[in-house]
Amino acid sequence: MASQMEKNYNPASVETLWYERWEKNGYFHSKPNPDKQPYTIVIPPPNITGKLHMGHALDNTLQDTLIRYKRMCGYETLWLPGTDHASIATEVKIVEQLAKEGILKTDIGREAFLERAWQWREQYGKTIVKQLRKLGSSCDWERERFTMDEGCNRAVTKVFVNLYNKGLIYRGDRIINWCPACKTALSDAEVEYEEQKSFLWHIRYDAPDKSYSITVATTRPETMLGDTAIAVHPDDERYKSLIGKTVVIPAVDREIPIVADSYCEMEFGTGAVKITPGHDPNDFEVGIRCNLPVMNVFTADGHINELGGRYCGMDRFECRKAIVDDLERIGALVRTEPYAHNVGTCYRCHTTIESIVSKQWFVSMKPLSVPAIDAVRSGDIKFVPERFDKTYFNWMENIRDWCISRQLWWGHRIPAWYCDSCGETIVQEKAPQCCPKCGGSVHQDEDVLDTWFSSGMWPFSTLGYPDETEELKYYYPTSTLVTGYDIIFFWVARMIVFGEEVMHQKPFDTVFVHGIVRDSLGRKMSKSLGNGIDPLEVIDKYGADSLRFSLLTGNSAGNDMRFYWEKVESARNFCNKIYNAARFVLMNLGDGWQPKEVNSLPLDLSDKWILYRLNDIVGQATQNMENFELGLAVQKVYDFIWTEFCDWYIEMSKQRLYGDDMQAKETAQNVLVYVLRRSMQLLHPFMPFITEELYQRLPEHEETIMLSEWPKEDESGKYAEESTKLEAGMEIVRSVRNLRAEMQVPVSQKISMKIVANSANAATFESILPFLCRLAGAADAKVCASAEGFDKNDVHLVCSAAEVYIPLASLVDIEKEKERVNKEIERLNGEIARYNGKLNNPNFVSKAPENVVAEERRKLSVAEGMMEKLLKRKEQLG
RNA sequence: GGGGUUAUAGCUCAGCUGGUUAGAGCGCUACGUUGACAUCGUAGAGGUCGUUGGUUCGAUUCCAACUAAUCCCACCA
Repeated sequence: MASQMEKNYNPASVETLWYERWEKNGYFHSKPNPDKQPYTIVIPPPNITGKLHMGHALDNTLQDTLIRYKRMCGYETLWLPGTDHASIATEVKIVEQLAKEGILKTDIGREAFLERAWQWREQYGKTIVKQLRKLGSSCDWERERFTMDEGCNRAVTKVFVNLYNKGLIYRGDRIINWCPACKTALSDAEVEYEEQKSFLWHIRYDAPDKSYSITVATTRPETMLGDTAIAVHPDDERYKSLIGKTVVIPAVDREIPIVADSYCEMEFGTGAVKITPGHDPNDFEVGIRCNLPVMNVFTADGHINELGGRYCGMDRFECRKAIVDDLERIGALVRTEPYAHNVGTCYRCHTTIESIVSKQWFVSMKPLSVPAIDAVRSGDIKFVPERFDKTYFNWMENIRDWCISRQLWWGHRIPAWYCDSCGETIVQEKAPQCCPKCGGSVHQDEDVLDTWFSSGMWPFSTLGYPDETEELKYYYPTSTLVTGYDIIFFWVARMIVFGEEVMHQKPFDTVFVHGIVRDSLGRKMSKSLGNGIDPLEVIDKYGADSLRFSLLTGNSAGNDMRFYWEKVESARNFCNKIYNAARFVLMNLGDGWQPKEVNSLPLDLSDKWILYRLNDIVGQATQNMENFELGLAVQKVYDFIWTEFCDWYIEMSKQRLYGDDMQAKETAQNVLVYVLRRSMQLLHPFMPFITEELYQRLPEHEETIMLSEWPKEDESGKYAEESTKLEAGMEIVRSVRNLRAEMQVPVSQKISMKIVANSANAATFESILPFLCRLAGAADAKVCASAEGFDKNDVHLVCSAAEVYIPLASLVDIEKEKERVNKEIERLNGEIARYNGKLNNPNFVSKAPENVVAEERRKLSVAEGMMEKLLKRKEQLG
């Protein structure tokens, strides 16, 4: 086996082999199993752009790690993938592509457009699935369903109709966010604000007869075309006399009234504000209160419409410039001051959004939010880390109605029909033949639903709702939702709302929230910055295991992390370390080697120690996994494998492996194999490929490591005492190595050691003498009961359980040795003083828990014992 | 304006319910190819755990204030 192994680990071939084999063998498929408990994860879908990015990689790594862990713990696990939720982006992408082909979206019509869209969906869906497989994803893509599939479509339609019948969905004229590039309405959550530098223009509106005037400040002069009033504060003495009078909009020449409304702040700007109910949410409210007409002056793509008079046809920003020029020319522009303000942009295409009044569909969120808030408040649904519930409450409690209609073609059609003759609105699941009121012909609403409306239903729509399927009964509510904090509002909140409303049950137990992967400078990865790192490139260079490891380790839940190539490289080094450790174990087994039950063998101290340590790590890692502390779990396993298993146990085992004692050799072989197998299992959720590969090479393995059992704590805990004894030996090794480095004694120069210990410890050291020699670079060593008769020029090391004499007189400068001893005394003095400080404090002794006090006493006595010996040594040296 | 997060070694970050000699990776220094591994080993240097108070026998850890970064939400034209 081992002879076929290359010197270094090559992830590329191993990973390809395994993701293909896993898929072929159908290991990912799962179905309801009454003998097992379900563990279900809802995941975001592959992206239609066909580009795997770091966000996906992180999401998927965390999800896959949890799934693999749970699966090894005996759960029936299910991934619940949804469809492409980036519907606006999707449509924009398709439109872009069509434009490249010289086709306008409208040219080909809705049917042909959707057909093309599905081709894309298919093509890129497959691409991305392949990419996720490379990453190690064990998602069961066979059962992938899209929300636009018939099944999910039914769920969405049914929920819509039910909510409509309950009065929780309504249609009306409201001011909404409009993206002129996507040409669709957007919800509040889909608007992102960014600060832009602009100007505050002060503009004078004159009376029709020029007998008085009023000056307002605005950042958006182009909306003057839609002004229907000027507002002042009712208590503002400056303007009191003007209320009720009219002024003329400069450059537009339309007469509008001056109204009073307390929305207007006296202190800001000139204390007067122009009111454009058609293009500003606040002005819209003022308009309702003051009964003002609403004027929409923009076209769908952000140009000025026919109401804009001579500005008609201009782009909105072009128009702004033109109007400012005109105002300046006619002397209406009083002042221009630089001004920075927040501008709303489309979260998908970052075009500046426009507020317009338009007839759209809305969901009344207030009543729906109540049970959704309750679900989290009562602890029914838990956020990990907990702090995100604050974000959630904050948003939920201030929620406003949700605009769900989108003027797109890609998405679920709204199940509403209008009568062509009487205008009746019909909302139902099946298309009506004719108007039930007048029998006239009907047409369906042209709009589609916000993609988050349907995405919010994944936890049940993908399981077969509204049918009461086996799957729905078994897997709902799902277990864990893993996602980035950036979509808590978009997705998580909506899933909770719909879960409670539709299923009368939470959609999942836990929301495991992670941060964003940033570049090494801490910037968000973005296309415009060009700082994005392609996970596939990382995989090609270092392997998926390395990428996964570097995404999992060294950061805590919910915090952003930075991407460093160095980090991936060190993960790759770890892979190589494991690989070589396995290679070492395998090459020392010999042909036809058969494993034996480890506990039936005559274990020595080092065996008991490593078993004890392994057992400890199993307990800790399991606890960490249960608490979603994946980074801590993997860190502990990493440390165990590298430090304790490789650096210490393997080194210690060499003595027996290369020796003549066949019994001892066999024991060492078995313990090596046992610990290595357990280590691979512990590591498997985090690094699936290399662990599967090495596990498969070990004698006695199951078909796949991913279906093997997660290690459990066993009776190895009883080796605590032996473990402590061995660690005393390790302390000796470390001291000697330290000394060698300090005294610059090369490894090639063998030394001889005399270990002085009391009778209890002497037996221990006697039994591990061979490996003490090996690791400390000693040619010979012996254990003695007392220091009588030693050369006073020997170097003298003081450890907690022993003293070590090393004859190095010819090499070592006495002055240097004195210096070393003094340094050691100084260090111990500090320690002793600290312990005494605590123990002499009566409050500490009386109030601190007993075990803490006892531990301090123990440490003090160890330090004092060492000090005594050191002082004697110092005296010797003179 | 409201809410959150972060501040620990040169860099990037861990540190779970208060008691550790405060850790890791990378980087740095010295030595080293000893029969798994130089994608390695051994040893080492480097931190008054942002500042100031408080609670406590004891605070990097809990509380408050402050300072500095950063994010989210709401936004006055």
